[in-house]
Amino acid sequence: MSDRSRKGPLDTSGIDRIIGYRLRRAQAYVFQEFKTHFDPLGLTPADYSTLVLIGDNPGRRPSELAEALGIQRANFVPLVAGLEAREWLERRKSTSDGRSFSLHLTELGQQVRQRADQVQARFEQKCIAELGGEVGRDELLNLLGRFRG
Amino acid sequence: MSDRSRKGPLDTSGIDRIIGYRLRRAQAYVFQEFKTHFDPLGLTPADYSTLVLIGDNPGRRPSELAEALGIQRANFVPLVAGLEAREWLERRKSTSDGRSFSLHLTELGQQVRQRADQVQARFEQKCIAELGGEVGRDELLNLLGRFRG
DNA sequence: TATTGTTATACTCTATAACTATA
DNA sequence: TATAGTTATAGAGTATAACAATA
Repeated sequence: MSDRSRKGPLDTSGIDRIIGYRLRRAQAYVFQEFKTHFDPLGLTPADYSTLVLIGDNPGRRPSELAEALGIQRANFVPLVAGLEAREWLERRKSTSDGRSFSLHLTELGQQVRQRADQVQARFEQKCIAELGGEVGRDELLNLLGRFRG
Repeated sequence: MSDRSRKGPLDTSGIDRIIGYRLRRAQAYVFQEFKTHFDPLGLTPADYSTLVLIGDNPGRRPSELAEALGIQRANFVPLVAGLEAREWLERRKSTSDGRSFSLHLTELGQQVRQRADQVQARFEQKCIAELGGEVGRDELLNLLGRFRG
C-alpha cells in the first residue's frame, strides 16, 4: 500500500470553523444557483436587486439607492446604464436640483420585475428546502442580520 | 416642506428577503472586518485558509487543496507562490509522480499560522458576540452547511 | 490518452481619485 | 466650498483554454 497515492479525505475541520470562509462558500454556491435560474431572463444578481429596490422606491436618487445596496455610487452608474439601455428604467431630471434625477421603472421594467419575482420565488423555495424549511430560512436571515446591526 | 428633499428611509423589505443578497452583504462585512484584523500580519483571507488547510494536511498536492478550498487549481498557483516567496511553505517533489509535489508549512510558516490562529480566535469572539453568543454561531454554521450538502 | 502544474487571458466586482455641473 | 453624477483606472477574485512534462 503506497502511502502517497491514497491518503483519504482532507481534514477541513480547521477552515470549517472560520465564519468568513463558510460565508464565502455559501454565498458562492447560492450566487451560482441564482445565476442559472436568472440566466434566461438576462438578469444578474445586481440587476435583480436594483430592479426590486427601484420598484419599491420609485423616484429616488442614484446615490440613495447605491448606498442602500452597499455599493459605490461610481459602480452604480454602469448598472443603471444597462437597465436603461434595455428600457427597464428611466431617469427623470429633478426639478429642484439640476445635478440630480430620479429613477423609475418603466412599464416594461415592471413586467420584467414581475417575471423575475416569480423566478425568485421558485429559487427561494429551493433554498428554503435546502435549509430544512421556512424556520431555517428565517433563522438564517435573522442571524445574518445581526452583523453590522 | 419640499417633497423631494426629505422622503425618509428607503423600503428595503424586498431585497432583504433575498437570501443571496443577504449572504453577499454579510460576507462583505465579515471579510472587511477580517482584513482589518489580519492586515498587520500581511495575510489575506485566502492566505489564511490556505495556511490552515496545509498546516492540517501536510504533504498534500496543490490540486487536492485547491479543490477542498473551492477554487480553480490555476488560481491556486499564485496563492502558493506568494506563501512560498515569504518562506511560509515549501514544495517537495513527489518521488512517485514526477508531475506533482507535496506542500508543507515551514517552521516559520507554522509560527505565522499560530499567530494567525490567535488573531482569528479574537476575531471569532467578535463575530460570536455580534451573533448573540456561541449558540448563534453554531446555528449559523449549521445552516450554512446545509447548502450544497 | 489523461493528468499535474502552469501560463495567459478575460471578465466581473470593487475601490479611489478626479472631473463637470450644479448647489 | 460642497455635492451629484460621472469617468477612468487599478486591484482583487474568478473562469477557461491551452501548453509541457509526466503518467
